[in-house]
Order: sequence, then structure tokens, then C-alpha cells
Amino acid sequence: MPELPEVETVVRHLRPVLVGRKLNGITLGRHRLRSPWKPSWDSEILGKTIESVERRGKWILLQLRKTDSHVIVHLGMTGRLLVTPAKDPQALHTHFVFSLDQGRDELRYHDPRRFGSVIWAKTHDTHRFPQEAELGPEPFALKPKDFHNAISNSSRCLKAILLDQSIVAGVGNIYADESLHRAKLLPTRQGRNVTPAESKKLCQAIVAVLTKAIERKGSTISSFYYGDGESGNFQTEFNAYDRAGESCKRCRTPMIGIRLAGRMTTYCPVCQI
DNA sequence: CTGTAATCCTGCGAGC
DNA sequence: TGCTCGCAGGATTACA
Repeated sequence: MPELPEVETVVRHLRPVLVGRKLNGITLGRHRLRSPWKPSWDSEILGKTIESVERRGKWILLQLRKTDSHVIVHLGMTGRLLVTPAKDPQALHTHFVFSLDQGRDELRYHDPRRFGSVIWAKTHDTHRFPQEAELGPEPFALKPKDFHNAISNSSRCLKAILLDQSIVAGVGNIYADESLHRAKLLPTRQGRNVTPAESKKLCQAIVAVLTKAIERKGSTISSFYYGDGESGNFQTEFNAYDRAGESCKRCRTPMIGIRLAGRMTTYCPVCQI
């Protein structure tokens, strides 16, 4: 579900309703997430006000005012972060409830598969949360020359490269396939065989695809919703993802589906080279 | 350094 | 209709 455009959609939706609000309570669900919340973190966040809501790659950062720390959320595959009136019934698989201000509203984290995480971290010299140390540049700040340098000695295929968050942050399976199709590059191409011109084209394609997807408020495949159950619309504009067997929208050739880098991968065998 | 597979989970659709 | 099976947008780890 949530890759960069979906996370950005959530962040843009949450920002106006969360900034300036105080975290006055925390209740944990019965089941632990991928990385467990440490009890000692309670006192770090209680009584603190949310200064800003930002995105980095697929991570959501809630900066805590007058501290050098954040609550950081990763939505995994099925995570949802939403502000709800406290009187609303709690959905099954709600793992975190933060009471806001006087308790009329709550910030809830909901995640059936529990692949996501909610953590607290102090800012380090070089990163705001531990995982940021391994994170590559934002796609919109990615310089084609740097991208090319990063992949030009690699024997890995482009699909694996795009899914690698340390090369570029925020691209997942859907947008990797969409970007490669737009750039007319095969997902199986090795990094070392990509020319500088092709690297540039791919970087531009990533930006174009993500920009359009953000405009459409992300893609809703089965479970991505933001805010009050609103869905994204980009799934109607897929040119590659999940189109195996269907004809390429550019050249009418039947699209091929293979498993690559452990992921379902779809491409056109004719116009992607 | 690579790729592959397994792993953490629930939900959903396909197929019988 | 009800069952089982396989697969799913992510990230990490172990192993060949």
C-alpha cells in the first residue's frame, strides 16, 4: 500500500490537524509491532506538542516542540495513521492510541499485518531517526549524476536498485514498475549497463510518476485510505503495475509478468529496452 | 557484493 | 456457500 505518494498524502492530510496539538496520553494494543515501543519513551512524549509533520522516504515524522526528538511512523504494508474523535469505536488491529489535548480526539495507529512501526528517537548529528542514516536522497532531490554513480558499477538489476531505499528513498514496487515503463527501461537491466542518458531519463521518470501519483492522492489497491476513509485515484492510471497479460498502453504488446528482486514485476518486452 | 528465500502478519480473491 | 491456497504495496535477516 504505502509508498512515497501514499505517505505524502497521509502527511498532507494530517499536518493541519496535528500541528500544535499536545500528546497527553498513550495506550498500546496487546500485540507488538516490528520494533517494539519502549516504555521509557512514554515520558519523552507525554505533554509534548507536535511542532511539525514531515515525510522522509516512506517514514512519517512528528517533530516534538522544544525537543530534538520525533515520533516516527512507518506504515509497512497496511498501516493507517488517523485522527479520530475519542468516542468513535476503535477498529480491530488498533495498536497505538495517543490522546490529544483534552482527550476529545485521538491519534490512532491501525495495522492489520503489523509490518509497520511506531518509534521515538532523538535527533543524531547526521540523522533524525536511526533508519535515516541508511536512507538515500528524496527522489525530487536526486541528481541524475549521483544516481548514475551509485549504480554504474552494480550488477544488480534496475528493479532491485529502485527498491533499495539507500539509493533513492520512497520508491516501492508499484512506482518502480511505473517509472521503468515511463523511462522505457527493462527492470532486468543491470545498473552497470545503464548509460548516463538513461539514468537521467529514469530519474526524470521517477519524479514525473511520483508527482502525478501525489496529485491523485496515491493509489488505493485494496487497503490504502487516508483521513476519513478517502481513497487515492492513481490506480486507474497504472501503465505497468499489475497489467501482466494486458496490452501495453504505448505499443499494444502484451505485458510480461515476472518475479524479480522478490517482487511481482510487470513490463513491456518491446518498448522497454 | 549478489540474489534468493524466509520471516513477521491478516485479508482477500481465485478456484474447487 | 464454504473451504483451502497463494499472494499482497515493506524491510530485515540468514544463507548460498
